[in-house]
Formats: sequence, structure tokens, C-alpha cells
Amino acid sequence: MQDNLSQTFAALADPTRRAMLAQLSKGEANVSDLAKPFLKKMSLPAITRHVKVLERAGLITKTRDAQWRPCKLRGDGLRVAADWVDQYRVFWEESFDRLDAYLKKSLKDTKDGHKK
Amino acid sequence: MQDNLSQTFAALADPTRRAMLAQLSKGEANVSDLAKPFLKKMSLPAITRHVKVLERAGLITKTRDAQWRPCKLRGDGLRVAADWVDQYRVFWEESFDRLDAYLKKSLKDTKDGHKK
DNA sequence: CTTATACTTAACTAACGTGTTAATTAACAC
DNA sequence: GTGTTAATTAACACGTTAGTTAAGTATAAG
Repeated sequence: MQDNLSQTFAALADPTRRAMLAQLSKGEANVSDLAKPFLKKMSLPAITRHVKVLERAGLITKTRDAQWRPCKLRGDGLRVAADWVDQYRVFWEESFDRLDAYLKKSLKDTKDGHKK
Repeated sequence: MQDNLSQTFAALADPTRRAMLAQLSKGEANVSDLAKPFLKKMSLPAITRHVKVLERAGLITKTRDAQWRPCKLRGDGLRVAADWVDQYRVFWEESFDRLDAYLKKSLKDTKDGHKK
């Protein structure tokens, strides 16, 4: 089996599953609730599988209530992914840093210029 | 073909590819440089594929220099993933919020208690 | 006890991902 | 030209993923 991070990213690499997380971010939902937006596109067993992928990746928890299976977004599930990605934040903020550095430098140059 | 976000997450769902990004975060590298840590585990064509996955996901750029193919981490590539994940930040910071709320409440209760 | 609802499991298929080896292209060096 | 280095492409194998339909389980409701 794969490491947790790979499992998490793999679970996120599917629009259906991301939509399910989006729905769960608005509150608890049963499997059939999660299925509803997709039943024209795919069958219930397909939904069951998607839910299981999210569960195994630690992104949701599924409990029991009579014949229903209420699912909840798991707060810390996305954290490993977020933490990994955050390591690279500097690389997409780099251009701003450069702009920032440029602005500071040119401001300083201007001041120096005026001083002299 | 898949949407960009799915492609990005799928590209990240592999430890080899994540290691390549880690290496590229320390500076530009040719395909053979990227291959080096893995040549005991897999062949060069396998590396070529991984590099292509990263490229197609927009996570790196590959250029030409004679017979070498220098690769660079693409700053904004991870941004789509980071932005998506950040939507959910509140859910893993929730527990802190709750702690925060609890502390505020108990502080207030204590004060009220003393008042009465 | 029967039926309905909610969901899962089983069995199967098609597509995809990831690896292999062998052959190929491209640029350089002699 | 010949040979070497760097990387890719082709053809194939194999496991995994994602979907299907049909059957099964479990709880509730009449």
C-alpha cells in the first residue's frame, strides 16, 4: 500500500471526490446525500467506492445511524497535504518577492539619489 | 483529458515525483540528475515518464541545452493545489478555534462568577 | 412476516498508470 | 565517419482504478 501523503493526493485527484468534500464542508451528509448530485452520471456502488477512498485517505469519517451512513469532513485530513504544499509556497511567492525587492531597491536608490 | 487540478493532484500522488520536485526546489537539474537517486529502483525511461507527468501538470518546465534537458520547478504550478486546499484550512484549525472559544468562555464565566 | 430504504459486496470489464527492455534520435567529441 | 552521452519512443506486461449490473445485508415501517 501507499504512504499517507500519496493516498491523500490520489484521493484529491478526482473531481467527484473533491465535490463530495465540498458538500461535506457545508455539513454532515449520508452516502445517499453525497450520491444525489452524481446519480445521473454514475451508480450508487460507484459512489460507495469514492466514499471509501476518501475514508481510507483519512479525509472523512463515516459512522452509522440505523441504515444511514452519515459522513463528516475530517478536519486534520487535508492538513498533511497542506503542510507538504506549503513547503513550496516561497516558489510561487518568489515573483512577488522579486517585485518587492525591486520596489524597495528603486525606492532606496531614489532616496539615495536625492540625498546625493 | 482531466482538469488541471486533478492532473496536479495526480502528479503529486507519487513519492518519486515529489522527490523530484524536492530536488528541483534546490535548483535546476537535468533529467539524468533527477534520475540519479532512482536508478537502482527504476530505469531511465521510467524517469522520463515521471518528468513528463510533472511537466504536463504544469509543475515543472523542461528546456533544451545540447543533449541535456534542464528542468526547473515552476513557481505557480503548485499554487492551484495550495489554493484549493486552503479553502479547507478552517477545518483543521477548527479545533484551535474551539479551544480558543472554550478558553474565552471559561475566562468570562470565571469573571462572571467572581462578579456575582 | 413482508416490504421498503440505505447501502455494500461480488463479479466483471475497460481504461489507465507504471514499470520493463530494445531500439531510436540528437548533440557532441575525436 | 565512429563512438559516447543524454534522453526519448515503441512495444509490451501487469496491477490498479473506476465504472457497470446483479445480488446481498441490515434496519425500519406497516
